[in-house]
Amino acid sequence: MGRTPCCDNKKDLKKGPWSPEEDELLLNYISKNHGHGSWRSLPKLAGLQRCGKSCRLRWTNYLKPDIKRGPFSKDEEKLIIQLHGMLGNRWATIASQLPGRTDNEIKNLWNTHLRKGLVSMGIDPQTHEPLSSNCLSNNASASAATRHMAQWESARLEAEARLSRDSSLFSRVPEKSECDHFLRLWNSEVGKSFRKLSTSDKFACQSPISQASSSTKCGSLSAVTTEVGNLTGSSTMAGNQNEDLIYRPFLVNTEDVEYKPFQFNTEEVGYKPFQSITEEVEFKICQSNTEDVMAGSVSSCSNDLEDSSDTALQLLLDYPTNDDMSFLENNANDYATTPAELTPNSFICPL
DNA sequence: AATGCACTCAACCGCACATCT
DNA sequence: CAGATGTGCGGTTGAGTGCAT
Repeated sequence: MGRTPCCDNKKDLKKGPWSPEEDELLLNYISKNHGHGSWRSLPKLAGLQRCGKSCRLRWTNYLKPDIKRGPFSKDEEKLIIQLHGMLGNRWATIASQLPGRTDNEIKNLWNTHLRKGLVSMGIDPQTHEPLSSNCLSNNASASAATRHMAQWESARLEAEARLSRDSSLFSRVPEKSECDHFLRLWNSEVGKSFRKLSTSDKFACQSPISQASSSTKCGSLSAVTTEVGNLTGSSTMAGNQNEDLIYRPFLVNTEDVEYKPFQFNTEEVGYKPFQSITEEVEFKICQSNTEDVMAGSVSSCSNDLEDSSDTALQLLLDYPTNDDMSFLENNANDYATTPAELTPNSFICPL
């Protein structure tokens, strides 16, 4: 469609850095009017020689009272890397998970610090895969979105595995309060973004799973995970020819889920266990519907599901057990961990 | 002290999507 | 329904700053 930029033909508008006076004018206007209203008309009403776009940017990136200034903490940096691994350059979505931080700030941090850090570790900052890896070239055709999706699914599945391990080892009953983190994440911008990705991504449409489950209302996840563990490794999802593979990440109407805590041999829990686990996983999924995902009340889910979600979040947000993020300390040379140990799987799946 | 270079980050630009008319 | 308008997003730029030579 296209449209003319809001301030192209207004040559008298000021550009460049904002003066304290301009900041004050903008702040005063917004506080007096309990909001910015229409950005286009704001400059005139506020007495600013700026275009509305410039005002909005100044407000959202600098003047908004809830903006957290100052350097990023280690935890924030870790979270950004993890989220970038799953979401790619969706700065706004990433920013939504870091209260007080703006997308611009995060983007700058990424471009100036984090990306270089990953490169110095031999990790491709776009794919989060080792730069020199053979599988990288094999997977060259796989979209970043596919990899991100695979990481999500991998994390979720490993969370389930961990849940199962934990429950069988410790019979731990989770606190209610710690159950819904993943659901919150899922219902947040991150999950929303991912759902968009999973429904729009070509891979998702072409995958045997989605084809199968789009034509079948009910399916079993028992085979779901078989290849997922390899997704970030040497195989691609699109290349999976396993007819039994049913891959429909997250496309579950929780109200219709009958979730049985799966049981498996805990000795098999490790890095490989998905093939083993999944043979014993049983849950029945009816009426997969992307838009309905997690839309149902959380309370309708069993505790097991919630616990799984909690664990998934932990896996998503936990760092490798060695927690070796020394490049954040500005010295990549001190980095002892080899790139191979720092594949996305190890980032999100510290089993 | 002067110069050059690298780095940071605020701001701009163009595009895409949502909403309005 | 089509076009206009508003807004958000991601990529890029360039002024300011600090450090090395």
